[in-house]
Amino acid sequence: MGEKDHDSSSSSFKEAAQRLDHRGWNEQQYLEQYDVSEFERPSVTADMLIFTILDEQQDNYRKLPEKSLHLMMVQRGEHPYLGWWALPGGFVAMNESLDEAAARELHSETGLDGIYMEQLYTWGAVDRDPRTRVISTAYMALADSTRQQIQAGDDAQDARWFKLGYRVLQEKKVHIEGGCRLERDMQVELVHQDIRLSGTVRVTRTYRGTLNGEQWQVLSSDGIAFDHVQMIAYGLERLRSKIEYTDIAFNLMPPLFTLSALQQVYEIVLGKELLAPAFRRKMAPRVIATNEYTKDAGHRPSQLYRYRPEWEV
Amino acid sequence: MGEKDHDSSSSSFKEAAQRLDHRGWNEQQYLEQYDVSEFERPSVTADMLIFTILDEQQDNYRKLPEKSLHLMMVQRGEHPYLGWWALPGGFVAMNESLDEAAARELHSETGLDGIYMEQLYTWGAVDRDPRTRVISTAYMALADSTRQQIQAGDDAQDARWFKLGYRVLQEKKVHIEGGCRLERDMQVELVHQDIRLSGTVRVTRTYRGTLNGEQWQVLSSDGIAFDHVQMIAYGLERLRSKIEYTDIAFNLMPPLFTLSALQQVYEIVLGKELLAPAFRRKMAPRVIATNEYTKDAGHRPSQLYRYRPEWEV
DNA sequence: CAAATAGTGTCTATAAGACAATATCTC
DNA sequence: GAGATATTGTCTTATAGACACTATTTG
Repeated sequence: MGEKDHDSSSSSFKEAAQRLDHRGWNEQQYLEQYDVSEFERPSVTADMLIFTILDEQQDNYRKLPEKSLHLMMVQRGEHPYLGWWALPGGFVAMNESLDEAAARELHSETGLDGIYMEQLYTWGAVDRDPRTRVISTAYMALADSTRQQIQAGDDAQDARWFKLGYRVLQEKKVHIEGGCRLERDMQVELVHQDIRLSGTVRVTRTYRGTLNGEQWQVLSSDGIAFDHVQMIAYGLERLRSKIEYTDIAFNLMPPLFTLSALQQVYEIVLGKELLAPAFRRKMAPRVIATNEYTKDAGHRPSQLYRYRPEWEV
Repeated sequence: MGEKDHDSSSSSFKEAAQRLDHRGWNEQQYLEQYDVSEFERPSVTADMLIFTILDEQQDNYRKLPEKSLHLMMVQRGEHPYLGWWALPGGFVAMNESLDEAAARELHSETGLDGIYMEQLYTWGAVDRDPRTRVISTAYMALADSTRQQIQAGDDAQDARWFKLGYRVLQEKKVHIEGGCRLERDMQVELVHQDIRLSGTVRVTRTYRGTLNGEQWQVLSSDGIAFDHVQMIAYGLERLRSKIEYTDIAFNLMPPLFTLSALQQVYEIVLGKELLAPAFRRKMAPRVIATNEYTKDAGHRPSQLYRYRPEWEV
């Protein structure tokens, strides 16, 4: 899961360690006098965006169940943001890597292990957290809803699946000297039963000649703790763009699925309808047909497929 | 440059701050007793990959100057890795954001400001740094070589431009229970005059059904400090993939350039030759022709173009 | 049979790859 | 004219979009 170990067993590294610095110390002497408490340090947390696709209840027996994207949120039992909802996450311990901390959070909230996980972004504004300086690395995990543990998480403590919706509120182009600024406001909405959370994020891209960089900021947040709205918005963007050029979507599918269900997942994430023939053509090399079919569907049954991993090709 | 501010001026946030927690405290009371030194904290650094394209000297007056990708490295004057070369970088201060720290490093090493910068990845293995626990966020910046400051950096203190080469050493597929593991070893080589640094990185992708995640590790490092080899390899991968679907390459170009020079840059980054007609067709909507031409070239002069920013379309 | 989804065929438009051919400069 | 790069034209191939049409199940 992206853990980056380091092997420093190079022959000439030992040589570098024997060299003397400007105080005449070799590396060992330097490390012995190194004062860890010399500088004030920030806290570091790992926060987890856990996405899954869940079915909505459906009254018409003929229609396919509508699916939607869900995100795991945890209600805060402590200050700050007491009672508000936050992404599962916590401080990185000194004896665990960043990835291990993220995996730990994932496991403790959902019971899941070994599912798809990737690092998203590290948020480092000075006053992100009222307690103290906190730098947070956001991760994204994708779970397939049929996993046993997923359902279990639902009635555990304060973790809940929220139905996730988003839309672009406005796009604005501001001309500045030597270029322009593009602002896009994006609204995120989270719903679990009668709990409704929302927030707005502004992404500003500054162009001077070429793109210089982008800046994210929280415009408003209702019930979503810290700057987690922008982590969610950022994660959604990553998911949307990666579903177009990777096989990431199959991590949201059970082992056997219909092509219609797969198309639904693409449509939900991309937020637009796709044409079935083109979709099937594009997916053909990525799936393997089985001899099984859905049944009792109220309409023509559908063939079940499984994923053909890239490495099997 | 990706700074993520937070505005918590929501009406119901004030309400949350007045709520009492399990000890009967409101937020203010909680914050007053919050002990910052309760937990041991890691250090955080921001490290900068600064890429540029530089010309090689050329003896044949008729041929175009060969270009190549260069990366800024700094020689370490302190333990650990004394005398080895590292990416420009340093500890994040308590009163600056992560992005500000990265921009500060960029400026102090090259004198550059306001150029393209993006966050790459955060490296969080436990023993990355022999001094203490250090978590490092890597950034990538792109500079166009004609900038005045770039040349200046070259004779400043211990910062140098290294010509950057890379190649895939081997790709291996290992079958494991329930899936497979794909290992790819990549070699990075840095050359400045008679200084030659190199290192090898292994990227392991584990598949169990679908892709679970990828793991990076340093196999060897000769003259490159810490785990900076893998930061470089990661940055190269990001640059290579983003040049295909964004306009990122124009950040490496001067304001006026020929299509051949632009093509050279694409070829260097992608590590393969491109067909000129297809390349020109694809670039046509992204550039604007000027009335200027190159001259004294020893061959047919070439028309100069400038970038047409996305937002102008 | 109606309702609903599953799945196929095909025409068109657009983009990418390959390569030949022509243009224009300097020494 | 030779050598080098610049630039255009065109044929082929692959892919994506649009839409009509056929197939199969259940109440």
